Amino acid sequence: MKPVSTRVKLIEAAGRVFLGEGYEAATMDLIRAEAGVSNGSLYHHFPSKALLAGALYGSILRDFQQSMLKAISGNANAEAGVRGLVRAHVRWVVAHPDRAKLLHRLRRNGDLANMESAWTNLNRESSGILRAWIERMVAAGEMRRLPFPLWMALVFSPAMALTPHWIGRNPPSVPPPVRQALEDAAWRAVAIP
Amino acid sequence: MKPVSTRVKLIEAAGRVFLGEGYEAATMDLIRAEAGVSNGSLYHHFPSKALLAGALYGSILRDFQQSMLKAISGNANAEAGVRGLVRAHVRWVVAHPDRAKLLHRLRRNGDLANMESAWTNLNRESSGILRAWIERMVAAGEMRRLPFPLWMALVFSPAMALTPHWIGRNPPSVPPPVRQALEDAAWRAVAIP
Amino acid sequence: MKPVSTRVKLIEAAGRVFLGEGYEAATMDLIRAEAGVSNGSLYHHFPSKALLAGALYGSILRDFQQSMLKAISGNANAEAGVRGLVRAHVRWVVAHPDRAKLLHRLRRNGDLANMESAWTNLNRESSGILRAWIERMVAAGEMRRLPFPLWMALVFSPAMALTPHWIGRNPPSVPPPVRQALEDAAWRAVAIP
Amino acid sequence: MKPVSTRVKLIEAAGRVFLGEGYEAATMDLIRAEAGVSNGSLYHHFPSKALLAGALYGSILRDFQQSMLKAISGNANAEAGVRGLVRAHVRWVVAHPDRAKLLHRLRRNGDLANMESAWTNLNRESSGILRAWIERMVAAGEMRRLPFPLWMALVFSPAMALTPHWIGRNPPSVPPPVRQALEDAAWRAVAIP
DNA sequence: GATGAATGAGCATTCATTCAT
DNA sequence: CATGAATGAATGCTCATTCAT
Repeated sequence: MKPVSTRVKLIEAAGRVFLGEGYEAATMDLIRAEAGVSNGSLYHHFPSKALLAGALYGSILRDFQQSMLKAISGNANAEAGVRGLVRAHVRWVVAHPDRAKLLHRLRRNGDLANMESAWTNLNRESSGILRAWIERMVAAGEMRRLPFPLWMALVFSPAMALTPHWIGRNPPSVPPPVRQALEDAAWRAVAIP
Repeated sequence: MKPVSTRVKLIEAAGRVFLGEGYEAATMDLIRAEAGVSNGSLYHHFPSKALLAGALYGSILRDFQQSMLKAISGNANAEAGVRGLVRAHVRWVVAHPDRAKLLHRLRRNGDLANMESAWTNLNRESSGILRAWIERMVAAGEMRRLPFPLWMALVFSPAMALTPHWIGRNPPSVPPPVRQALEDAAWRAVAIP
Repeated sequence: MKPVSTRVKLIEAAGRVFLGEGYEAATMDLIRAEAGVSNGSLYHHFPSKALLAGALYGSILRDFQQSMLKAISGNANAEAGVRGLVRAHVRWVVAHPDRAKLLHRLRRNGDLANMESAWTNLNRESSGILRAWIERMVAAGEMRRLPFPLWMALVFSPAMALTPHWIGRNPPSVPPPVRQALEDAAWRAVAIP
Repeated sequence: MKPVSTRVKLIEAAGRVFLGEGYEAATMDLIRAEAGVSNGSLYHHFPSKALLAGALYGSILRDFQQSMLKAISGNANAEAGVRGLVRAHVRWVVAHPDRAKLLHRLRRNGDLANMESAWTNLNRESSGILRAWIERMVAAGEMRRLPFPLWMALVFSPAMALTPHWIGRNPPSVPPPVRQALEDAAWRAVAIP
């Protein structure tokens, strides 16, 4: 029955406010009020808005990336891995629409981009694992050799582009045929022709 | 040799400033100064920042969409059409990196989203033409029947996702193999299996 | 079937806008739009906001004062005159609630106060007639001799203070007993004790 | 010797500036400078101009109403009460010409009118006490039964209407015969005929 | 760790008015 | 008489951040 720490209250409040208002329109005071915390406390825990957004972004990103990586852990098969990644993406988005939206919202944010912090390394580490897996599959002759950014764009971007559609539904959902088409397209795009 | 209208000066100045500073950081006064125009004139022509951004966005969007639609005009062949669309997209981005960046920047902007204006209809009309072309190809048995948003995501989103990469180069460029891979992936994704 | 002159359109539009928004909040542009007139025309006819307000105020004041003075024209009797003035006041307010409101609104207005114009003289002339009538009644021994401002306050201010109440009703009206009480009070206040 | 709180400094400065410039012309920056306070502090204490004006108005109104109510506290006699109210009104105005002017100035202010705040209740409570006293006098057969707004208008409005005259003098003063006439008129207006 | 008063640079927007055509 | 583009000073208010207690 331990009390929710101020830090956590703030991160959660930030999530709600960023979600409802967008990054720029979300003022520190709005977040402060939503968290029910004093101004001094807010700045004691997060000395700047960027740091607060970074903490929020990092916590969501960690969750997302773990779901992704699970899809390829211990998978010897390229096709199953690629399809698994797409499926994991779709499922995570539908299961956590708010977090998915936040990830989108906060992604292209100047403040965040210039910050050296935990999640930068997080990203690097996570994509390192993915790169290694791809390299293994390519070496095994199961996938085409493609530049990494191109590989990512081919596999993930269609699903990412549709995310707002899915989230807009109530409840959020993805029609099975759509998911199937996305999996097929992803696999065909990176499979040996 | 007629003088450039104040309105045009403002739209062009807005483009330069939005590009250099981003939407939020681009103050009306910066734009005003860049255009060499008085504050009153600025607000005489564009009563709000959103309206100015909307006018700029609309003018770029019109240009972009015309380039896209040219790729399918008079094309009886589905594969050539799809590949042409991807190629047109890639080329337009490389030819107009600034406009491409602006399109990205301004796209998801709350202020714009709530605005009823010319470019809303513009978008509708343009996508109407595309939809009709797709329908024709599907009816002719040359393409799979897919929900329109899914079709768009499969064909365009990988190229869109890579746009920042290409624009970052100096000069902006797309390696031919990458373009080829994008075309192939797009066509395979919507072709009859 | 002569067309309504721009000047008149502007005065009427100003009345509507001042009524709806108040003097300060009524912008020249709002009035211009309400009148369906160009900015240039507006300033051609009324070179300043104060002048426009003054013209409006003057036209209403003239109407009001004529109604008041009718009540004492040719009246030899002090009591009938005083009661008539109160009754005329009440009736005019109920008959022209909008004008009554405007008279209230525009009365205490710095811009107007500092303006030498037609209605200043109008006011002087009108109150001159009233003063003369009072003097006659006093000389005839039918009324107490009181300072003019005090006389005015005793006779008119209660009715003026209640004006907003009456105007607030739909339709505007004054209960007969209330009017009676106002008449009685006015007369008792200035009658020889 | 505790330091004057910023809040109080602001209210007092607002009083001086509203007095000198009028509500509309009194800019927040003028008030800020007069109080010797930072812009941030000003808006920390009063998030809007209307709120600041409301606080000022409330503090003056409280003072005024207490003076009024003292005039009828413990008074068994209707005539003495009514005369006392008029006298108290006159005296308060002469004793506090600045506050009286502010009360007039701020009274009919759209911004204030729409505000739910302390002084709304203040007004309600204070007039409640007055209503109860009137009711007692009426029940005792010492005063006519009149609608409350009419009673207020008959008793107070002549004095209120003359307030600007008195304040305009240097020093502010009310000739005794005038005060006497106002008392007489007020009492006659509400006395049993 | 917590509190809330204090800071001050900055911003979008308003508006009466002028002027060239 | 009419038009509408041009002007620029002014204003209320925001907001991330600091600091004394």
